[in-house]
Amino acid sequence: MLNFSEISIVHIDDHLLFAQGVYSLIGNETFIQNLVHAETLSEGLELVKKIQPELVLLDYFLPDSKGVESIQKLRDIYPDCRIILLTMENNPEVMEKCRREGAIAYLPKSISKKDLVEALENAIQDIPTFPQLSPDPPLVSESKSQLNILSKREKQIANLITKGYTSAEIAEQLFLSEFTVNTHRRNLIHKLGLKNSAQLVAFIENLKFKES
Amino acid sequence: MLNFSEISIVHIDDHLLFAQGVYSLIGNETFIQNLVHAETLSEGLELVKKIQPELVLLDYFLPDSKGVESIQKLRDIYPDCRIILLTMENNPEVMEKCRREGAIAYLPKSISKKDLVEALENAIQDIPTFPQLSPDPPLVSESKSQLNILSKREKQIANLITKGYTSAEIAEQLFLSEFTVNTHRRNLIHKLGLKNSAQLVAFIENLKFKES
DNA sequence: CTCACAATACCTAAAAATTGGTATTTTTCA
DNA sequence: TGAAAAATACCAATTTTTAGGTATTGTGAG
Repeated sequence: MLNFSEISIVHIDDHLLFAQGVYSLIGNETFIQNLVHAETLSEGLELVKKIQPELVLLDYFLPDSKGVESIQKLRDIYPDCRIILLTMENNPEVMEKCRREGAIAYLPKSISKKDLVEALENAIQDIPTFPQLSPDPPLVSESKSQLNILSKREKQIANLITKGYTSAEIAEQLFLSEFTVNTHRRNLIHKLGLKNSAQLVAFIENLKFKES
Repeated sequence: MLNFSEISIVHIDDHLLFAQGVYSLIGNETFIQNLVHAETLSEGLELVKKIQPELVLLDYFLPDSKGVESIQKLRDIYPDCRIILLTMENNPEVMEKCRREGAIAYLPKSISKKDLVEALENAIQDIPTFPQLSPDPPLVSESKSQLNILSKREKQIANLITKGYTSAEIAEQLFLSEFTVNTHRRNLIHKLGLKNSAQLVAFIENLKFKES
């Protein structure tokens, strides 16, 4: 059995039900003294400043902050806390980025209670947890003939644009420079003979239906 | 207080932690007799066949099945169960699709415990729950009702945005001030719960397809 | 009649997209 | 092994969109 004093945890996640679920699952663990929840990063930052928790559980996308920025901001105000990502993004590149920013663990929300508790216990002892992830399947299948003039990367970026991500957000997700994403964006519009991103989205959406 | 006999629920979701969270949140509700969990659709189908539950809680994306296919397969083996989507996809188009396939509710995972229990209670009484849509939805032409929250002018401008016109161009065509067009653009995005014009275009294009 | 909503318009600041370049590295394949 | 294509990255200037407001006028339903 492990022997460490009781700890405090701040959980920052805008998915209320998930947060409540986490709370009722691990809230009773003996080593946890205090588990508080915040919906936004700014809310979370205040809690962290006040409580100075040993652990922070952090969702990757938050309404007021995204991705590694959240890690940096947490580090800025309280460098001693161990940051555990707890997120839907099962992207190895994203995970790698988080590791570089100093997170101590990166856990998919599909984790079991047992593994979660284990990762928490490890984190307290400064043992990192970075599982092997299988990357997401490509969002655009190769069969969409009209898209075949586009490269793989271009298709990927076209889809993210369609979902409403900005170039900066896409760059972050794909671990690219924003310049690169904008170059791809330009090439996409040009290759398809379109005028702007609105037409690009309309074009892609139409293809999805025609071939479904 | 509602008065219905105790019910069985099958929850199909590959996010274990979330499932466990749901279980510990609502497992003690008096009206729930039995709450069992499956990680995959095929596993879930067997449970449904065996248990014949009143409710099925269903994640939209599963390792062995995705989206509306899961709904269809559930219907195939046990048409009487009420299917409640419980998913990260807070996408109006996806929700619409699920409603058409006969789901009785579509709940984001960010839902609170209170709202979840409410939706479950409603579902048992065959009252659907589709957030951000009209409370008692007509069974015909729902897609129109989604556009009906928009005013005439807003629809008109939404269509022009979809065609790739800029605000300035739209203003010129409609003899409006560019300020006005931008105000409409803002209201459109806000009314439909979207993030930006790219999502607006995707939304409108989807609706067009559904009506054809 | 009045109250809510639609439609219009204005302002500013900031963020994002677009345009028009260039240029290096990496990958693919003939 | 070369050449082509793809992917990456950078710079600067401009346009467009987004976000925070406010405010006036018209219009239809209760």
